[in-house]
Amino acid sequence: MADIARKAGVSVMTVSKVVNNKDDISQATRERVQTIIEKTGYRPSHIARGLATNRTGTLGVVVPDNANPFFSEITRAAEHLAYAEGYNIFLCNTSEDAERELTVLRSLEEKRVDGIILCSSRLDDAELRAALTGHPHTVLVNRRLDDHNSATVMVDDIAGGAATMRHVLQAGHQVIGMLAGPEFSFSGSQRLKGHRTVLEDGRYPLEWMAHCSPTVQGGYEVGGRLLTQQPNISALLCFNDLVAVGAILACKELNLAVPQDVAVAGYDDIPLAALVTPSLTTCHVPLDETGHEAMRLLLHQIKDEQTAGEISIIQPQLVIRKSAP
Amino acid sequence: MADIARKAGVSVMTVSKVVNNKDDISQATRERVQTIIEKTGYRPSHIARGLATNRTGTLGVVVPDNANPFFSEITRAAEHLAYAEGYNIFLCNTSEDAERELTVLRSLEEKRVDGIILCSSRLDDAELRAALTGHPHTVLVNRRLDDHNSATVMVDDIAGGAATMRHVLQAGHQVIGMLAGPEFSFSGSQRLKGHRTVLEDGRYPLEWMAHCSPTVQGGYEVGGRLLTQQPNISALLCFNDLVAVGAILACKELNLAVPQDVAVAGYDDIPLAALVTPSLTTCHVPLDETGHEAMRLLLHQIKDEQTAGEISIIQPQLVIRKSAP
DNA sequence: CTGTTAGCGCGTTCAT
DNA sequence: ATGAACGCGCTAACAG
Repeated sequence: MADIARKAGVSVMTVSKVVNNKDDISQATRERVQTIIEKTGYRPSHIARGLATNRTGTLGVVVPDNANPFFSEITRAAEHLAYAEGYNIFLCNTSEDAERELTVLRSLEEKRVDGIILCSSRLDDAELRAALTGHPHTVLVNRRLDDHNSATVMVDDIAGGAATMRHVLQAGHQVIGMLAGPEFSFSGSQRLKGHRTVLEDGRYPLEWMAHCSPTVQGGYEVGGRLLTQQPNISALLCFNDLVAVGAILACKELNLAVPQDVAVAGYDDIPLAALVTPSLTTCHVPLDETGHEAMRLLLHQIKDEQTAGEISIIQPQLVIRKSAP
Repeated sequence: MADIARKAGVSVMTVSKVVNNKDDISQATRERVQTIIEKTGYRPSHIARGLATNRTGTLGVVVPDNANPFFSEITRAAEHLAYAEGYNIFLCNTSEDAERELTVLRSLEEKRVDGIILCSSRLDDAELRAALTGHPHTVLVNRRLDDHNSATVMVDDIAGGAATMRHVLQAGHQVIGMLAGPEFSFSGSQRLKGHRTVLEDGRYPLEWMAHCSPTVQGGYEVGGRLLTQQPNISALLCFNDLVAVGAILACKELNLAVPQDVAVAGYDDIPLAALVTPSLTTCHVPLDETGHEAMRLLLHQIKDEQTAGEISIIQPQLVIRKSAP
């Protein structure tokens, strides 16, 4: 910047004002300085600026796994909005590892990001609270933390779970199995709760329910076992679409036709869902909207210094395809 | 840091040395300072450090679309390695837009990243060259730029294209259609070139080839048209797996059984490929290895100040499944 | 082993 | 409309 100043015959201050579009600069010098800047290929150092202003123009997005379509969609939407507002984002994977989650949160703190979006934190309340102090602005996605000033975006999985259960009940199914995903999953428990709300007696037979890892493999293994043990199951509600795909594979192996013998429903509506055979009836989670909303809340929080713990609920929507008509 | 120094009764310099694990500090003071640091929750400012050292500990990863599994896999592998080495990464989407690509490259420059990985750049040679000056270290993925000191990682799509063509020829197919993807795609042209190398006369009838957008929709529409116009096509080589899925849908609609009437091969081996029906014969591109290799080259370049334009070729591998046995 | 001096590149404040 | 002085939090290079 000193270079520019010298070449333009002005002070660094003047250059700074030109770069930042301050209005107390004469048109003449402004243009002269601009020209030199472009000719030189000068790039103002946002890092020096950050030191001076205490704002870095960077945000952190922390997800379990950015290659999981669930999070990559969210990340994309968030990055898109951030870009429009002139922010850059640090992308951090936790790999479902609490230790690593703590580490990246700390490193983002050291990088002095202006705020973070944290998806599906695996930390317990105390750890999370501790890891978040030091971060001026935070948005939590798919995770509640009471008495904390971070904003929150939640997918209404109770409503989604209710919708899938209602659908299979209306189709006349009586014995409805559930592949409920990981035992510790918050989303999983919400979806189960949703299933229950539409049952007459508010409960379901536990022997029709089984936990499984949230993968094709998990759905295949546990689904096969469940269908063998409870042969009169005629509909299967799955934790997510991958589990549903696994369950369908298991059905094929057991010579059960989907949906004639067993109807299968997924959850999330990842791109894959429409493309498998039979195409998946599933609950569409608007990830795009989720990511956009999270970033919107974060920017709003940064701009207005508003620290109210806003909370935004995203509504999923049942999509009826061929696996459970 | 001044706080810490005061509380510990030492100079800021001593604190700095403790933080940076310098070895000319007595065990006693080191521990005393450490204790205070932990009690205080002090976080060294990497941004101030960056100003002083001219190194930020941050890298940029620029991709067309981080929600595309192709790039999200690469990004994950790159981030994984970067994390292990203590770097944070800025993730930037270009949305296939040259303007935006230029913008993010500039903003990364302003953020003073230590290096960047740029995937599938849409810029022409001159633009790219210009956008890269100012970046101390760069790695290009799936893009050549001659006479430039950036490292390069390329997938050997000629070999991959040859492998798929060889496979269907050996299966006895005579009339082999090609859904070649976007006309301007570098990868696409390489794959076509690969197909050609294993043909006897080194060429293929143009009427069996059609360009299409690299999506399910593209494969479905153009695939349907091609099969209608050239009914004796018995095998279809597709630009990527999504196109292949679209082509399979088109076959179903035309009452052509896959693979009995028409064999279909994809490319990339995205997670979807094994899960559709019939499962896709495709060419596996080791994205994980690609991303890892790109980051390895970048870190190596940073560490050794080595500016040789290293180039690393990743070999894809044919995976035979049911769509083209 | 520890502290002092100087400066990284910029923005804020207040004069001119 | 322009500029000088100062400080942001840290480290490199020495000095003690």
